[in-house]
Amino acid sequence: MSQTSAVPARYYIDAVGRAVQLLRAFLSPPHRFGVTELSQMTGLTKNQVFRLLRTLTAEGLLNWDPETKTYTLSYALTELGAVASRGSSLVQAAAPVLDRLAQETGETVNLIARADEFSAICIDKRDSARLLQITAKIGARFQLHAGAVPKLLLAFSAPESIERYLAHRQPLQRFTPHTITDPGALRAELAAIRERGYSVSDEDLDLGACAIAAPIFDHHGVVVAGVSIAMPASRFGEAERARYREAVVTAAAEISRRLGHRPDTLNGAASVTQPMIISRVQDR
Amino acid sequence: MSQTSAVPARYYIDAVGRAVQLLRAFLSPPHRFGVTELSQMTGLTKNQVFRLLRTLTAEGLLNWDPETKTYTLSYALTELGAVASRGSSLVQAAAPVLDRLAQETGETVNLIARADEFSAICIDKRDSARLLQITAKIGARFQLHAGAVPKLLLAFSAPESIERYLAHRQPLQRFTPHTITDPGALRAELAAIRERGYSVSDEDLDLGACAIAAPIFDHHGVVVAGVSIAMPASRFGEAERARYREAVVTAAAEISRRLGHRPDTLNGAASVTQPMIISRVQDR
DNA sequence: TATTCTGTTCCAGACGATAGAACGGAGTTT
DNA sequence: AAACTCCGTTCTATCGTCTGGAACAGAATA
Repeated sequence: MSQTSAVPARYYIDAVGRAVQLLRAFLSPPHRFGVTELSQMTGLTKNQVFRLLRTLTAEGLLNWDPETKTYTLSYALTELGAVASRGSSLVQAAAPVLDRLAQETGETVNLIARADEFSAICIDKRDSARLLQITAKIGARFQLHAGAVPKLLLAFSAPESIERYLAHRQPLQRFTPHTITDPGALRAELAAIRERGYSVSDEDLDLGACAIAAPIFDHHGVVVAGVSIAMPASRFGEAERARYREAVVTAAAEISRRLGHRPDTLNGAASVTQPMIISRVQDR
Repeated sequence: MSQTSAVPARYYIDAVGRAVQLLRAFLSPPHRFGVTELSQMTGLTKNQVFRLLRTLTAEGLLNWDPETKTYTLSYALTELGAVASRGSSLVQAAAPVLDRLAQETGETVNLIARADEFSAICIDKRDSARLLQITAKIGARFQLHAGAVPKLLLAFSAPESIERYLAHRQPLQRFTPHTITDPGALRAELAAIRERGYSVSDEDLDLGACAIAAPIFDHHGVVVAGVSIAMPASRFGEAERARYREAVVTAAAEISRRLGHRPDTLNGAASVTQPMIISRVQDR
């Protein structure tokens, strides 16, 4: 019963794959499960789940609550997750730029990276100090057809990748009445984003939330992430739009530069390359 | 070649244990390694490492850089780590209290939880807005004999647990000239902390950094975490000490209450219980 | 008391993982 | 240029670990 791994071949250790599958199960609320429940969620044998849970608990990745006989993810994963972000040169390169951007604008600033072919993850942020604010969560995962950075990341993907996305997400989930759910309309929006060089979210992911984002290029010229300034719709007028557009584009360029990006051509067309993804296909 | 798992029994899946072991290897700098290097670090066969890496990469927990032929932790772990913290009732219960505490004091506020028998992990924080500030990192792991919250957590452990800690960490690492490295002196300090009900770090973990912390009890009356207010030594005079002591104790009590703690006796002595830890023993 | 969920234990046999050596390519040294 | 050394990768026969299914026990429900 070998896993249907997309890229890899015969060097795949089933037991380990199942362990990761089990860990992923904890991503869905209420993030706290018992043996049978996990068995049903994952399709694994109750026995298998039991032994996997025992093993992962012994290794410190899971907590076990003997009262409710349930398991939860442990803080050891918080540690691993922190290293995963912090170890990334992206977060390091972006930190001072994010600081400055947050201070200058007074709004929430997010750094969101491509996670795999079909999603992106927020890997750093600076929260606005204002009372009414948009606050993203580090570690939050996004689909790519709504939200300023997600659309941006999709826009700068290879055409085939975009089509694969459309095929995979079909039908495109509607988050708000403003979400673009028509493939044709989305393609047009993506083209416009490439043209402009920045991306705007006008309550298409969450009602009342707006954002403006610009692309971050790595030293290959591949778009690996985006910075965004996010704010309530009430503060996103024409004036802010113009001001923040410039600020966010400048900030993204600065981060790109720190990553070793050297824009040889002013046109970013050469950068529209397929980001290297070898992760197994996974939803959400 | 079964793993020497402390508590568990025969329901241990070796391959999974090795996978976790491999993940943990990435915690040490530079957080980026090749096959042979990891093989040496973990003592696993080069072949084993190779297949584990392939599997974990296929599952999306690792990134592979084909240029340098090295692997790093992926953002999927950031996601898992975020859920591990956020899903915790502790972080949820503490959030508004941390907000208020940070706002009232203007200093950095940390929430640090016991991770296993020998260490604690920072699971949430609010950074001070001041220019000169102490800033902890979510996911950072601490030993228990230095720092306000760490000492606090150790102080409220069962006596046997304290002795196990002393035996395990021997000799106690000296972080600064103010670090308590003598076991007897540490026992005295811990007794004083229990007596006072709060804990102080006077540059014993990092020169120039001071903090004051109070214990958080869960609904069993077990100390599972601590809140601290951290600031530069230059801002930690007698006046602040008195003011923050009250603030942090009140905040911790409030969080405890939200966790279902009902202090039947005013004396916390009944709370000095062994926290339930079944994780495998691991250093750092 | 009977029922139906749990989580846990047991076991024999299949088949997947293991170790170790060999391969080929890149980078260094002679 | 040739020899050397390191790396990641591939291969294979053998062994032993993990697997699945069914049975057990305890708690909660009816």
